[in-house]
Amino acid sequence: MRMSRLFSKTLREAPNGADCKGYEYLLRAGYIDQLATGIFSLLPLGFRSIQKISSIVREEMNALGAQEILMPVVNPGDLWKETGRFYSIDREMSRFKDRNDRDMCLAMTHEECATDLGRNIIDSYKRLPLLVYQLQTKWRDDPRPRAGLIRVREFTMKDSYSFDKDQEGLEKVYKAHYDAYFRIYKKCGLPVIAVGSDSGMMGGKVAHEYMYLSPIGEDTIITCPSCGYTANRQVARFQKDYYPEEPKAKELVETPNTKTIEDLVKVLGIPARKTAKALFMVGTFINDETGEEHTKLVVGIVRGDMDIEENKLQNAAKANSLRPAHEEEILEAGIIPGFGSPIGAREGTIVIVDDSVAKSNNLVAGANKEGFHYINTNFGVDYNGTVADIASAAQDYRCPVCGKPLNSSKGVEVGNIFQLGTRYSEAMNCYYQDENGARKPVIMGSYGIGIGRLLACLCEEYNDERGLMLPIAVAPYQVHFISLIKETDVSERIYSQLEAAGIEVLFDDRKETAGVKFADADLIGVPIRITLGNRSYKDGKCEVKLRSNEDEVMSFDLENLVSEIKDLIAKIS
RNA sequence: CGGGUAGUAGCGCAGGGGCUAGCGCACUUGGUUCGGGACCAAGGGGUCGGUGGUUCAAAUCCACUCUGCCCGACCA
Repeated sequence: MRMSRLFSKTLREAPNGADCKGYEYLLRAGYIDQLATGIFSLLPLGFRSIQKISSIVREEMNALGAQEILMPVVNPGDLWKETGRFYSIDREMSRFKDRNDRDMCLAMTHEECATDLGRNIIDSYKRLPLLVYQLQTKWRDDPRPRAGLIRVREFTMKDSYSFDKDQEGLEKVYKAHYDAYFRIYKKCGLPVIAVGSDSGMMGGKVAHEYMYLSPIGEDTIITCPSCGYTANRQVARFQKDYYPEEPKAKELVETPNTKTIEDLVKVLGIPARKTAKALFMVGTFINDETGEEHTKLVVGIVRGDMDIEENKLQNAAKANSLRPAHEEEILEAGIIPGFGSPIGAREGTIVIVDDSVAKSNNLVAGANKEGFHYINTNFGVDYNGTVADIASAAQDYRCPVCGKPLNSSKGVEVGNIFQLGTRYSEAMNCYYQDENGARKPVIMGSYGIGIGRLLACLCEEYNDERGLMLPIAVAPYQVHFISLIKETDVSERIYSQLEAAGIEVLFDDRKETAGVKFADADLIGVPIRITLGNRSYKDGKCEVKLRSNEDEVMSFDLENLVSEIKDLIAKIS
């Protein structure tokens, strides 16, 4: 490709709003162009990188025996009503009516569609297992897109769906994906870790996420450096310490101006672990069958030395969503904010108590009276509720497996795998007949990789102060050929030779100064740079550099340039 | 959806009731340069996000609205 013809241009300055390096360079180098919030065009350079990533993904999926298909973006609402997700998914899924006033939606994932295909095709155990995948556009109307391609509304996702006759088969294909995903990221050059995760709206039990650890990440990952335990903080467990004592009767004490645990600790002269911390949320509960929804106040109680993990609280409350309660909503339930507790709260309030509180005695809790707390409150005596683990794991907490201190870091989710089980097959009547003629639900799994997000992470990982430096496996071109000599016939000939040899070459044929060409080459970050200038041309040579190591300049004979470049490509691939 | 912030040329920005709306980069033409973002000269490009209002006069003041970005809520 000739730079003079390339459908993009480089920018000297970063467009306003490009807050992280990778995103800034993707824009400045002309890989992508933003159309609206969370909606981007892929320009030729970006599209080529995406194609390279896609073919790596296809290679690995095909190796698993997965068959590529393409499912529709537009789905009938009725299909999604079968699983209840037409109603339970919030405005993140866009819905509309067709001309006949039928409910339609833009599929943000394809479990429903895949299950529908499954039930049409699978009749007998003899057909199982089956595995399909697609690379397809997803529209998810995220309330807060950010950081360029990291979090967008429209994106390409590789999603695969497995159909098995039993759990054993599911576990096998799940493990196959688990390993294949690591190979995919390795081939692309992205360091990732797999962590145990929440299954969220997908349902199902076992799930893993692939995380690229980076400060720009939005997820918090808990890892144990000693034994290797890893989990998303949303589900991460940890060992809690207990301090058993004999339960006493509760007692009202005056505690003016103590709205926080910190204040209480100061005024009463007790450790934070002797207090109960309450978080007030409003949960939305949706009936999957009818779509009717109602809200309830959800009170989470955790011991004062810990924090509440809202995702765990939402799961324990079985709510579709949670948001912080307004002051009026708290008051309505008979609770005084700042001095609040479930003691004396109105019927119908959902109380979720962390096991740390359930197993501790004589905690200080709000008295639901301005300026007063109770000391010596006890779960089961003074109030009741559902006991669950709703505490948030944090740095230096103890590993649930080995007890050593945990680490907390930020990460970007670049892939996920779910064991769905029979959640979809039962809801959608996707059954097969087994060897004995018994009718059984197909066991399913689903597996996703965000292609554009993967590119965005690679650009975060591979850049320097001058621009991108993507690995050759995912770079848009293998070679950037800069000609600085006047003899255009010579550079044209070299360009044709490289192209003819099947080398992917970006040829800077523009009438620009050397500085401009070098700066643009650095920005675009093609791995191998050939410079043909007067310095070496007179000796029949050209200079070759790697973008990743600009200090080392190699000198290649023009005579056998093609074969030398081929060797170099092979060496760094 | 809440809080913040911004919208003036392709990009980055200045101007803040008054006369022809400016600067840098980018772009066009001519010339000189020619190995790390060259120089000189001459040019082209704007309904100042939109609508309504105040005023003799609005890019500038007011109201509403749209859009982008950041933080939160939310989310794979």
